[in-house]
Amino acid sequence: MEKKVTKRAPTLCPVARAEDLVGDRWTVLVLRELFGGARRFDEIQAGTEATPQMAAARLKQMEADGLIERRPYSQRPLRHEYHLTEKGRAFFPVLLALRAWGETWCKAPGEARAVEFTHDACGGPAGLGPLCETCGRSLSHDDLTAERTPAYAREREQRLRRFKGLS
Amino acid sequence: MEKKVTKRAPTLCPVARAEDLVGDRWTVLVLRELFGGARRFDEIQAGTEATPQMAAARLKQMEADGLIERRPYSQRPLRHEYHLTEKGRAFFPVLLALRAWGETWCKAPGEARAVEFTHDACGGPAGLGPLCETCGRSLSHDDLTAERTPAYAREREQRLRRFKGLS
DNA sequence: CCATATGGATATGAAAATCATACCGACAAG
DNA sequence: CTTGTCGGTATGATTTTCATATCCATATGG
Repeated sequence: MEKKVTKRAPTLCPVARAEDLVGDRWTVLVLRELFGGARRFDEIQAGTEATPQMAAARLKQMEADGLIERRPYSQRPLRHEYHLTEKGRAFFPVLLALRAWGETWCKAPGEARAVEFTHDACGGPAGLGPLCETCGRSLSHDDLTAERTPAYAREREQRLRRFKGLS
Repeated sequence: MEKKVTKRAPTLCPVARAEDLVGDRWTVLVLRELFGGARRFDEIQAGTEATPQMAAARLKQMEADGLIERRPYSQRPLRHEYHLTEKGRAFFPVLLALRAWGETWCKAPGEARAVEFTHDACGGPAGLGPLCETCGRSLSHDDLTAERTPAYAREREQRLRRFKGLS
C-alpha cells in the first residue's frame, strides 16, 4: 500500500495536470504553510490541522512530485526540514489568486482579512491582486512581507494550543 | 445521507475558505469546462470524464456554494443549463494561474500547449501570465478568445467519441 | 401506436481515501 | 531512569469515489 503514482489519463490540459499534483485541500494548505515559513513536520501538521498520516502522506507525495525537498537539519537523530523547490515556489501566483478570490467571495461582510502583504519594493500595502495596489508592479513572494491580522493571529495561536494540548 | 454541508472550522484563512469550495479536482475541471463554454450536463460530464454521480454531486454542491446557477432552457421536459455566477466568473484568475503553472511545470519538454489565448483588446497572443504578453494589460475572460491547439483538439474529440460510444 | 433516442440524472455494491486515536523509536534533559 | 520532544506508523471505523447498470420523461421516426 505504498504506490500512489497518480495514474491519470495523460491529458494535455495543464489545469488537469496541475490538479493531479495539487488537486486536494491538504496539499494546498501545506503549500500555504510552507510559503508562510513553516519547515518542520509538526508546524505543518499543526498549521493545516491534518492528521499525522495525512501530513506524512502529502509530504511524501509532494516530494515525489518535485514540489518540496527534504533537507536534514540534524544527524543523530536524523531529522528533516521541508523546503519548497523552484517548482513549488512557482506555485505562489496560484495561491495569491486563490487568496484574493477567497477574501473577496468566501467571506461575510465585515469579516477580517487573514494576512496583509507589504510590498517591500515600494513599501506600500500590496492588496489582493497580482499587481501591487500601491505601485502597480507585479508581486513575487520574495518582495512581500506578510503580517497576520490580529484576529487571524489569535486563531492561529488557539490552533497551536489545541495541537500542543492534544499531542 | 444527503447533507454535504462542508462543516469545517470557520477559519479566517481565505485559502482554506476557497479550498472548501473548490478544493477538489472535479470542481476545478467543471469550472474549466464552463469557462470553455460548456453548459449542458453531458458536455460537462464528457469534458471532465467524471461519472454521472460525480458530475451531478459537484454541480449540486457548486450551485449551493453560489458558483453556478441552473437555468431552464426548456419546460416540458424541464431541462437546465449550468451557468457561472459572478462568483464563479471571478474564479478565472485562479484558473489562469493554475494553467500557467501547469503548462510551465507539469509538462515534459516538447509537449504541446492545450490552448492559446488571443487578447481581443490588442489582437496579439496573450501568453501565460496574468498580463497580456503582447500589450501588457491584465487579462479578463471576456477579452480572451481561446483556441485549442490541434493536438488538444484531437484529444478532446477522442474523449467525446469514447463518451458517446459508452453512453 | 410502438420502438428507439436523448438529456439528465439515480441506484448499487465494491474499492479507495480519510478519519480519530493510539502507539513507537530515537534521542535529550532532568 | 523517567519524562519529554520530534517525526512519524498502525489500526480499525467511517466516508468518498468508482464502475456499471438502470430509470424517467419526453421527442422523434415509422
